[in-house]
Amino acid sequence: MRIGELAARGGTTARAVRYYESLGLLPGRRSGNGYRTYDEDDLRLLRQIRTLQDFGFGLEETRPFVECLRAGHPEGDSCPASLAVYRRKLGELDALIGELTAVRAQVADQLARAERARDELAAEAGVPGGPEPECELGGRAT
Amino acid sequence: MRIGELAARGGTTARAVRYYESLGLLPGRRSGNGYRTYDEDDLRLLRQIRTLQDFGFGLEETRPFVECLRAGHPEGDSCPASLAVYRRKLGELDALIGELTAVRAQVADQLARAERARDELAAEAGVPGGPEPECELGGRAT
DNA sequence: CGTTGCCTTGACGCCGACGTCAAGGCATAC
DNA sequence: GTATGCCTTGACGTCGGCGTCAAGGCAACG
Ligand SMILES: [Zn+2]
Ligand SMILES: [Zn+2]
Ligand SMILES: [Zn+2]
Ligand SMILES: [Zn+2]
Repeated sequence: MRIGELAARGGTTARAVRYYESLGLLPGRRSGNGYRTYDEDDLRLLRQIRTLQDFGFGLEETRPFVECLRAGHPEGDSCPASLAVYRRKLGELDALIGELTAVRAQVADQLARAERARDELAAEAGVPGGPEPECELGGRAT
Repeated sequence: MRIGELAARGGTTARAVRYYESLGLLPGRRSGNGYRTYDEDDLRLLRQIRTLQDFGFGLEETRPFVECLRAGHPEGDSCPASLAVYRRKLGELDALIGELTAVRAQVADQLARAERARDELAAEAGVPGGPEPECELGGRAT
């Protein structure tokens, strides 16, 4: 199989495959005419990389999985090094989700506060001598 | 106040301040000697930018808030445009948190499955004729 | 024979938010 | 005077994961 077919079957592009090879994640065997040539094992490697990429793993983080497969082990995550990456990633995900959740709450608070302020201004505007309308409609620039 | 003091009081660097100015987020007033000069209002602008940055907003997303403040409105989020950014961001955060949570679950599944497979191999290894040890300890490369 | 299609290497572009020199000007302190 | 420290513009570097030409080779089809 040549690079185009490998890429298509792996759900990516030839350019990406060459890039993975440049990182040493995929082999660079050549056939007589100089074309890269791949077998089903290589497709497994590529699919392992893609799966992890879809999980948000960086390419370097896929290396233990790839090396595990290349060592002939049954799965890319048969090795302790791969399990360690899983665990580290779980920690990172939890931390990130926690941060994002906290930020979400803060942004929701800000929105609520700003809407409340806006409504109060609108209520005052209902009475004579109330404040001017909102932004874009004019303001007292400094 | 000159750029160094502004940056320090705003919790950032002079380089960042110049960058914000290049985007039109901060003014570029100069004093006689060519130095940039700032007042307390500018510090409010900078702090508004930093706060939103800490929330993960892109600099372009801070523009409505900054323009609102520069228009003399009481808060950066007094304008509908700012509120719209808040709401859009809430949606993005919810989407992102959802994706990350789903990924977290998948990674946890993978980890559990891999650990189970490892333990099964270890159990079989306890009996004679069991499989070889894990990765890095040897494998039948292809 | 030419045309098409896939392949090759090399190299620069992109995104965002700056960091990091380089080379020089201004102002205060000693 | 000069040493120090902050300021100026300009320009290139960073990180990741490729995209996108450019210029040319190999193979099959008609
Ligand atoms: Zn093979
Ligand atoms: Zn292994
Ligand atoms: Zn002002
Ligand atoms: Zn406003």
